[in-house]
Parts: sequence; structure tokens; C-alpha cells
Amino acid sequence: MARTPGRDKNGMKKGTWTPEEDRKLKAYVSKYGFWNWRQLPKYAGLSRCGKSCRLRWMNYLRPDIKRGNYTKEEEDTIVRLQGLLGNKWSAIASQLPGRTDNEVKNHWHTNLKKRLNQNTQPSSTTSPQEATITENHSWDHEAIPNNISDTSPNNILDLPMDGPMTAQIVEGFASLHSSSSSRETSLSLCMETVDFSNTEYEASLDTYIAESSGSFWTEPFITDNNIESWLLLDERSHDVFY
DNA sequence: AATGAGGTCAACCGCGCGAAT
DNA sequence: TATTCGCGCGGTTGACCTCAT
Repeated sequence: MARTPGRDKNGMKKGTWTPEEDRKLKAYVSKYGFWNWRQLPKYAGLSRCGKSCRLRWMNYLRPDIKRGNYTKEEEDTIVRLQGLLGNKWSAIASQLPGRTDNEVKNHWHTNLKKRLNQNTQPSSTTSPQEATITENHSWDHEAIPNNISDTSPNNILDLPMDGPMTAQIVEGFASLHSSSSSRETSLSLCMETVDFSNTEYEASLDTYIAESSGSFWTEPFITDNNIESWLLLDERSHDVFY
């Protein structure tokens, strides 16, 4: 399933992540957060590119990740939002706690798309997604918010999906999710989503920290002055992650 | 038991966007 | 204003898995 390990042109490792690499990344991100994905692998002791580390963390190592076993409600949500937003997998995934964009995308392509195609009547002029949407919902147009900016993305599932304001809603919702790349957003997202009370997680982290040298943990903060000091240098910041 | 086809999903790639300089 | 950097997104790939023959 995973790819054959190899090296890219910069000598960075590619392919399947080993348990040891996972442990290193997990331990580092849990303790210090992801302050700079590009620099992170160097300090975490990984010969991976930052992009690869980010992907591994976001799609696999985050403690709050839910894997497999999609519920009917989750599948309905994916189908509805795919019809509404198109292939905006990150936006769709944001409405499914614990699910990643990659996983939602895979599930769509391997299961839901196929299922929808099977249900499509050849004579029908409506798209599969539209058919599902119109079949499942009758909308109270008076409930439509006057301004998309007043609508929290968390409430997108409550929005109407047909009618005159659909395009505006879709556009507004998509834009809300297209510019979330600030460091602050990443950090707050991390803190919101990570469940560090997970005992299994704590145990593995403690083990790794115990095995690591002191310089491994302190080195980044000696060499890099640009890290948010409030988060990383202050002893109290420890509480943020635990 | 062997094998080929199709399915699954972790991981890579390229692009676009926003922030910083 | 132009350029550079870092990040996130969506599309695609490819190795492993499962199942039918």
C-alpha cells in the first residue's frame, strides 16, 4: 500500500514512514507544535522534507484522527457537501470531526462516487449529487442568513442547498476555507484538535522523551530566534499541549 | 494453489495563495 | 511593486490487499 522507500534529489527520504520516524515526529510536534514545517524535520531528527512531515502528521499521526468505519451520517454529509462545494475536500473534511481531507477524498473516489453512479437513472437530467440533495431536503428560505460572513463554517450543514442564494453561500464558504494558512490558524487548529489526554499517546511520548537526549529538545530554541516565544520558550507553554 | 484484475489508501507532486521582505 | 518563502489543497501514483477464476 505504501510506497517503496527512496531518496529525492536533495537526499530526503521518501516513501513509507517507519514506526521510529512516526515516533520522532509525533513526539516533536506534540511538545513544540509545528512552528515551521520546513525546518521541523531537521530539529526532529528526520531526513524527510517538511511537506512529507506535515502530510504524515495531518493525515495519520494527529491523535484525534478517526479511521475507517464511516457512519451513514458522515457519508450523507460528504455526498451533500460534494454536491454543494465540488471537490473542496478540506472544506468537506472540516465538517467531519476526526476525518482528513485525504481520507474523505479517498472514500469519495472508492465508495461514494461509485454508489451514486449506480443509483443514477440514465434518463434523469439531475446530477447524482443534486438528486440526493433535493431528495433529502426541503428548505426554509427565511432561515438563510443575510450575509455569508455571518455564517460560521461550523453551521454549513444547516444551510439551505438550493434556491437563489446557493451560489453565494458556496462561494462564501469556500473562501472561508481557502485562506487558512496563517501560522496562528495552524497553531490554534492544532491545539483545538489534539487530544493530549489520550493515555496511550502520553505513554509513547514519555517513552520517547526519556530516550532522547536533552540537546535534541533544546537545540531548536538556541538556533532559531523566530519561533513564537510565548508558545515555545515559556515553561508555562507546556500546559498548552498537555 | 496460482494468478490476474480490480480495489484501497498512504504518500507524492505541482500549483496557487498569502505573508514577509 | 516584485520577489521569495512556506503552507495547504486537489489530483495522481503505486504498492499492497482481496477476491474471483
